[in-house]
Amino acid sequence: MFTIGMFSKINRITTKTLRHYDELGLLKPEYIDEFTGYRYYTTNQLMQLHRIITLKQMGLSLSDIKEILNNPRAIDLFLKLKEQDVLKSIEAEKAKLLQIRSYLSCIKGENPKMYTPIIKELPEVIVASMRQVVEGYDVFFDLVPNVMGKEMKRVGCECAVPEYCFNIYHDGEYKEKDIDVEICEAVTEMKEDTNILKFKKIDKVPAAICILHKGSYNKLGEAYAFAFNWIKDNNYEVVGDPRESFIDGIWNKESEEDWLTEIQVPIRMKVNE
Amino acid sequence: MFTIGMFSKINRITTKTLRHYDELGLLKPEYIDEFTGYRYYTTNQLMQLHRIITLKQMGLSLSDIKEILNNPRAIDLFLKLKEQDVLKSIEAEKAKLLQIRSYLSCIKGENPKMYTPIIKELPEVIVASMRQVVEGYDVFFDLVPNVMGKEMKRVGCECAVPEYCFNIYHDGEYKEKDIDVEICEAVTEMKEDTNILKFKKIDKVPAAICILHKGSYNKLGEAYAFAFNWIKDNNYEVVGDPRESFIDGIWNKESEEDWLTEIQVPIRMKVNE
DNA sequence: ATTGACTTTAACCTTAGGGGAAGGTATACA
DNA sequence: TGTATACCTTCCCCTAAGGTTAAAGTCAAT
Repeated sequence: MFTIGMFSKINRITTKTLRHYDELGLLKPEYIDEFTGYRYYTTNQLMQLHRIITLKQMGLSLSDIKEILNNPRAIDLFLKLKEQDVLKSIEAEKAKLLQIRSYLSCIKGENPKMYTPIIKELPEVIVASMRQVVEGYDVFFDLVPNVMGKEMKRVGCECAVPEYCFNIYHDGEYKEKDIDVEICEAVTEMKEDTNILKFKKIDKVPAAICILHKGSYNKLGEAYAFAFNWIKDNNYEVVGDPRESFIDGIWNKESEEDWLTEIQVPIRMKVNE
Repeated sequence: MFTIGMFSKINRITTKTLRHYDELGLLKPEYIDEFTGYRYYTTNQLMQLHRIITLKQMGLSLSDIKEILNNPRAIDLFLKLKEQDVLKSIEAEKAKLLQIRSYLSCIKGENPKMYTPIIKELPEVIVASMRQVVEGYDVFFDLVPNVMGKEMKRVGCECAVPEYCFNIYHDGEYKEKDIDVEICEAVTEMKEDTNILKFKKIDKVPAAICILHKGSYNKLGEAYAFAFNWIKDNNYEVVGDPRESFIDGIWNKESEEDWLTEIQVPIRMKVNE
């Protein structure tokens, strides 16, 4: 018969933990004094405790362990599930590591501008889109409000809330002139296509790296470069057309310095090793 | 101006999280209505939120992130510490994985007897020890009480509590006869060495794999075999003499089936990779 | 004016115990 | 027999990062 303190010393485990296991019904003492409430353990509990600790070292939760103790045949199932969990968490930790190192190497370099890449999901969305080859970037300032905006109003379609307006560039490379661009605006419902506007539903993107760019559009190239480097460094690959989402611009901010744009590149973790 | 719901949709983050960050002083809304308490965000908060999410994706805690936001020069330090953390947790997850797989392969085999290996620390201890070459295992039943026990009583040394009595085998291999064994018993203080008893302090062992063996001693070999296999499978190496700790035996249990012995092998994670 | 969508605070929940307080108990010692 | 000390009990609050209701107040449209 050991008191809880002795038993804890023998097993290098705290009394608090033993009480906790008692409370959870995981490991009951051999005998509890009826009047004092003192817990008394014997070597009979040693085996059970070893079993609990083994399973805990494998990363199982106490409730899983309890189920296993009640139904030992389930251990296979639990361990196989846990194996997958552990594999996933190794991947997750490795991704963190890459991200940290990519950041550290970036601030070590002379690069003064730091971007803050985040991974998020892009929800399914219905868009009104207009694809065209335009002469240069300046054309947008006229094209979007005067052509696209008016046509949308004409066919009576409403912008979604929150507003979501983005460009997709269909040229494989960066161009200054004759840019093949698709301007998309999220709307509440599909309408009949017109000569100018095409409607389509764009599927949810499970993961996209998103980086915010503040300032005029002529520096967007740097942001793209950063994004693609980040994707390479962090072992991702591009799985869809990059979007350039307009948050603040000439329509609501006077100073170019306040313009805000988000680049969104659909990605997927590379599966190679 | 966005309400909290809008802002949460834009950023694919819950309102609860935004409120939480507000509470923590991590991300304050641009403006809070004095009378209704409504929070209103603007695009000014987007940058800050991106920064927070970036750091969170690297695994930093919100309190670390808060410190970084208050003192951006500290980011290097935090990230370097976090890098070490992440490396450690990758190692820990890999160890779990090995342990799970070792267990799974073991129950898949025909091995009916499952041991439950646990890793624990062995504390520093003062022992009275007696080293001898004995003819066979049976000798212990006489040797320990009648020679060692009596000598200990003669020199007046007290056993430690909890009791801790173990053997160390000094033969490199398993032997049935002429076994070079050191019998150790934890005591409360050092005494003068005698012809029979030698006193020494044994250092703490940071990690030992411990497995319980129930039953008579002639099956201990299997337990050892299991232990050494486990060590190999789980990428550990032996860094000290194995101990055989006697918990229940002939002195307190009549039936051999109830005898309980713990094998403790000092180990260290292998550093290769 | 009413409805429905949205917001507020507040309180409790999650893991695996840690820390401490208030009070009862066991045992050695005087 | 009394007491000092070590040990035990239950009870309550705490962790991190929010999730999940609930009650009540607010906004915008009908």
